[in-house]
Amino acid sequence: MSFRSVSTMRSYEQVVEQLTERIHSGEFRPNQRLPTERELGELFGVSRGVIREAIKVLASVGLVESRQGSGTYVTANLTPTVSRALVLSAKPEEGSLLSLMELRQSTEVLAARLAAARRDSEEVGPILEAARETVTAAEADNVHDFEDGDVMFHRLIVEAARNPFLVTIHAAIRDIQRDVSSRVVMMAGSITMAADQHLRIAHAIADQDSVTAAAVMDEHLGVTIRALQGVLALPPEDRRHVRYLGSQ
Amino acid sequence: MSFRSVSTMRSYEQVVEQLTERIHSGEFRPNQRLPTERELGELFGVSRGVIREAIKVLASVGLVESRQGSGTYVTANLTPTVSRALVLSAKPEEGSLLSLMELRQSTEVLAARLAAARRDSEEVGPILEAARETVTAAEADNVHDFEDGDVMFHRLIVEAARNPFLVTIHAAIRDIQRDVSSRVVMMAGSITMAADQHLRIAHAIADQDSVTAAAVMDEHLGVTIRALQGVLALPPEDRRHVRYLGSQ
DNA sequence: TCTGTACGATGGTCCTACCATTTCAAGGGC
DNA sequence: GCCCTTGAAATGGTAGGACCATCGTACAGA
Repeated sequence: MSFRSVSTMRSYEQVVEQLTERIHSGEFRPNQRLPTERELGELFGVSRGVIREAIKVLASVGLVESRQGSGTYVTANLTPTVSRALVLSAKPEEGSLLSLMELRQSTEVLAARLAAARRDSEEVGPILEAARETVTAAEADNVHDFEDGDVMFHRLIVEAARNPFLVTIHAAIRDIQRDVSSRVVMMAGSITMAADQHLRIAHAIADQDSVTAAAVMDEHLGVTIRALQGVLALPPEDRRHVRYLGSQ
Repeated sequence: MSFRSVSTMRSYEQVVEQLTERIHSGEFRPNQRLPTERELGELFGVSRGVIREAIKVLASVGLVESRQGSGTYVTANLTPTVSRALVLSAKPEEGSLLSLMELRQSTEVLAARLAAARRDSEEVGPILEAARETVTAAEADNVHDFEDGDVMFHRLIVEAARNPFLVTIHAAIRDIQRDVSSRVVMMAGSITMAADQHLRIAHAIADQDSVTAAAVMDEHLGVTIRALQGVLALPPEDRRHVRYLGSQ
C-alpha cells in the first residue's frame, strides 16, 4: 500500500522552480530582463503577489535582481549567493571572523590543490600576473593595489579548481568579509610575505604541483588566522592600532 | 559636507533585518510562533504584502516556516539552510556529485581538526558511541543502522568544531546528498573499513590529537571520492550494479 | 469517552488602486 | 544640429480589502 504523498506545492514555489529552470537552461541569460511582474502573472496564471514572492526568493539567493522602474534582471554573474544564509548562521559575535577565516583556509587549500591539477593552460597567465601585481604593490607599499591583486589572485584560483560549490562559497565568504568591513586584520601579516607566497602558489599551479600549492596556501592563510587569534586575544581597547586601512 | 546616505532600503528588507535580529537575540525562540502576518503588518506599519515577502525570504534561508491555518514559526533547528543556493550554483550535471564530495572532504577535515582541539569533554562520549554503532552495524552488515550512525557521527564532529559556518555548510551538503538521492556511491567503499576509520577518528578526538583526527578523516572521505571517480569513469550503463541501497 | 460538527484564526491567493523610479521620446532653446 | 528640459508611459513597490483553504479548538451529541 504505497501512496504518493499528495503534492500541495505552493504556487509561488512552482514559479520559483520554473523560473530557475529557465535560467539554468540558458533561456534567460545573464543581464537579460525578465517579463514584467504583470506579464509573468498572466503567463503563470497567478496573481502578481505570487510572482513577487517568487522573485523575492530568487533574489535572496542572488539569481535575479529587481530595479524599480526598470525591471527584473537575471544576475550578471550567475553565482548564486549563499552569503545571507551564511551570515544568518553565525551570530555577529566575537570569533565569527575567526570561524570564517578557518572555513576560508580549508576551502582555498582545496582550491589550490585542485587548481594545480585541473587548471587550463590559459589560466596560468592571469594567475601569475595577479601574483606579480601583488608583489609590485607590496614593494611600493601600496595597500590598495595589493588588495585588488589579492582578490583577483584568490578568485582566479578558485575558478581554476573547477568546482562550482567552491566558487559559490568563496564568493559568499568574500561578501561577508566586505560587509563586516573586516579588512581590519586581513592584512595583519606582512604584505611582502603574502605577496611572496602568492608567487610561490602561482608557480606551483603552473607546474601542476598540487602538494606545494596546497601547502603554501595553507601556510598563507594560516598566517592571517594566527594574526587574527592574536588580535582577538587582546582587550578591545588595544585593537585599534591594528586597523590601518579605514577607507571602504 | 557629510550627509548620511538616504535610506532607500526596501521596506521588506528592513522587516527581514529586524526579524532576523529578534530571532538571533533569542527574543523569538525556536518553535515559537511569530505574530500573525496581519499583526506584524500593523507592528511594522506596512502592508501585509510586505510582511509576506519578508517571510518568504526568511523561509528561503530556513529561519522560519509557515503553516497554513496555524501560523509562522521559528525553525526548530536553527541552522539556516544554504542548500538551495548551493544547489543552484551547480547545474545538475555529471561531476557535481564529485564536486560536492570534494567540498565535504575539505570542510570535514577541518572539522575533525578543530573538534580534536576544542571538543568539550561531554562531547567525547556521544562521538565514540556513534562510532561504535557503525562498527556494530558493519559487523552485522546492517547498512541501514550503519547510515544512522554515520550521519550522527559526522554531525557530532562538525558540531564539536565550534564553527557555525561549518555547521551550516555541512547541513547543506547533507541536504543535497539526500535530495540527489545519491546514496549511490556513498557506501562504495567497505563499510567495515569506514567503521574502523570512524573509531580511529573518535579516539583521536578523545585524545585531542588534531593531526591524526584530520589525517584519518582525510583518508576516510578520500576513499569515497576515489570510488566515486571510478564510478564516473564507467559508462552509464555499467553503473547500476554499484547501487545497492534503493530505499528512500 | 469518543466522534463529528461548527466556528474562528491564520496563511494562501487574488484584485485593484496608487506611489516612486526609471526610461525614453518629444519638444524647445541655443 | 546639439543639448537640455519636460512629460508621459512603463515598471517595480506599497497599500488595502476580499475571499479561499487549512488548522485548531470548543462544543454538542451519541
